[in-house]
Amino acid sequence: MRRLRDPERRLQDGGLCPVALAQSGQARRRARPRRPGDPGERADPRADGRVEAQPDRPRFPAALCPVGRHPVVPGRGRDAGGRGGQARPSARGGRARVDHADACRIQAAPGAAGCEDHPPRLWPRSSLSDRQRLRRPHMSVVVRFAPSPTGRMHVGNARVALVNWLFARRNSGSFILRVDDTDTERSRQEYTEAIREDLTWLGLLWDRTESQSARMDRYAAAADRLRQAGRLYPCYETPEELERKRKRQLARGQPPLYDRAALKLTDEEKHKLEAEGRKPHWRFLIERTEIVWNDVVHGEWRFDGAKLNDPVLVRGDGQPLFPLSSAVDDIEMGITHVIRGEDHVSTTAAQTQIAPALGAEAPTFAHLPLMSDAGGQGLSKRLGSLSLGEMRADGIEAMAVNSYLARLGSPDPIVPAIRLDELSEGFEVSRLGRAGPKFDLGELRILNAKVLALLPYEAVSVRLAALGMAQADERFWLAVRGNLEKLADARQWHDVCHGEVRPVIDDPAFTAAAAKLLPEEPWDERTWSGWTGAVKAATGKSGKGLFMPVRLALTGADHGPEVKNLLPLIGRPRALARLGGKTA
RNA sequence: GACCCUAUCGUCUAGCCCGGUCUAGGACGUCACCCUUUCAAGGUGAAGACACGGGUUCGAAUCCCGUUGGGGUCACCA
Repeated sequence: MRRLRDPERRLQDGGLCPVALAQSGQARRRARPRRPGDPGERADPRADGRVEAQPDRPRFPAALCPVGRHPVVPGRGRDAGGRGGQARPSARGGRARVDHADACRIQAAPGAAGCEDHPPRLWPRSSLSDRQRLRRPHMSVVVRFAPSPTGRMHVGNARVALVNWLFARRNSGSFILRVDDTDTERSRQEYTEAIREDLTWLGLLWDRTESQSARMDRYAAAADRLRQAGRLYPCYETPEELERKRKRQLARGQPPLYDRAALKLTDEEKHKLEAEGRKPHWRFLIERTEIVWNDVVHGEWRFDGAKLNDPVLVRGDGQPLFPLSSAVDDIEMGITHVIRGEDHVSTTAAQTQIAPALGAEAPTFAHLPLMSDAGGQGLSKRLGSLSLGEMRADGIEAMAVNSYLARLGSPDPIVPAIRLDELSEGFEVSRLGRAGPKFDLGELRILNAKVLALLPYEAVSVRLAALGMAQADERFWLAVRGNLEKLADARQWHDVCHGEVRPVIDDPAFTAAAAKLLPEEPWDERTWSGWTGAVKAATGKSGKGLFMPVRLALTGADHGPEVKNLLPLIGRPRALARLGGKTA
């Protein structure tokens, strides 16, 4: 399966952003998206449209501002005023995205606090958060995650789904799960199920689900409209012929663009070809002008329409293709923000023309940079351990994945969260960087342990029981959760408390002495200090010399949860036996 | 091959637009020390980066030129 592309593999977020301009070659020049206010933006009508302002603070535009570097105010700033910014191109990395401004540095840099220090620099900052910008009266946010059921989800897809979900949640919008199953040859029901299962596991529940295979008539109708508008033309080349043309172009060092030979066909020629049994496939006539849109994560993105291939929208067998179905659905489902992977930019370029050709405005786009694995390899090339299914089987908590993915690539620190709302709370698509981050499983595992340490008993009781830990009650969980890498690791401690353990004893005389001093039950957390205090007085041992032998005898291990908490769970009979060297 | 995107500590990044306040800041991880009657947690501290080469400049992470690395796209896939 190839990557699942999420449907679009990446998402976009919405931001409202503005249109930007493009950058050209070097990235550096790219300005980040500017926010709407920038003069430049206006270039794209689309953008303006979307952004609406609120009554009081009308223009986003102004608001958007660029961000600059300015220290931010302590909190995030949203100051109100926006200032109109000018577009400020950012520099190389372009980091200047607008948004940023707002949030700017949460992790405030030390000095930063200082805004005060630098009073003079009032850099314009954008004052509105993504969400605030979105608060337009008539447009509520609608996003979608559109995977094609041709494989299992991996972390790259999960990131796109999560970003869309968080964006919707943060803006009180809705999140649609749209199964991109127009490719009947590769789509499989089992993958649709697997995707639902993975999303459910992550907790990314959808407000609505749609299936493209059920909307074929809509795509056919849209194709008719495009034909009538003269934007969709029939082509009769066979795949082999096209392949030959491409090879020839490549050999000459030319870009492999379709030559539009079909446009020159006369009606007779077409009839003749059809008489031979050829079925035409249909291409969208791209207008060869400059295409510009303001990408929420990227800033202005420019694309030379002359370098865009006329995309095939309908196959010879009548099946609609992704660029069409996706554009139609985004329009008809009222998608306001398309948040997808950067591997979709060329599709976006085409869609910015398809939507208008269909009489609609294109949504706001946000293209997330593609993640790579720890070695820097593209994720699409090797799933394996980075598939959600495997992670789950490996004991990774869904919230560990969410916590990691929600902050990766942003300047905000990655901290363990046990609820999705903790993540949506300050989430801004525009804070995501434009460079592709590496997904490090090692970091995930560390986060996983931290998430486990925060989970309340209710969150794991059923799973503990399913794992065979019948006597794992709340007291047990609270005692051990801080010492687990994976939930299943609790089993070792469950055995210590309720099962059998082979004690490790180096100094029988010492443990025997300690056993004699073991108090009568009932026991609680205080039992430990009272008992060890007595042992210390009687044997003269203290510190590690006192503690470690007892721990080894009682648990059979030299590390683990505090014995203070384990002791009451172990109980006197077992403790006595183990101190005496007996497996119990 | 063409085109596009991207490039700061091991990792995620701040800074870059408006050159000096950067002996480059934070977080995670790592190491050390402290604390704790173990481990962990916590506290303190340390090590750790401007991809490379030119240029401009009194001064460049920041500007210019070039190179290199990584990723992506060039399907009757999505």
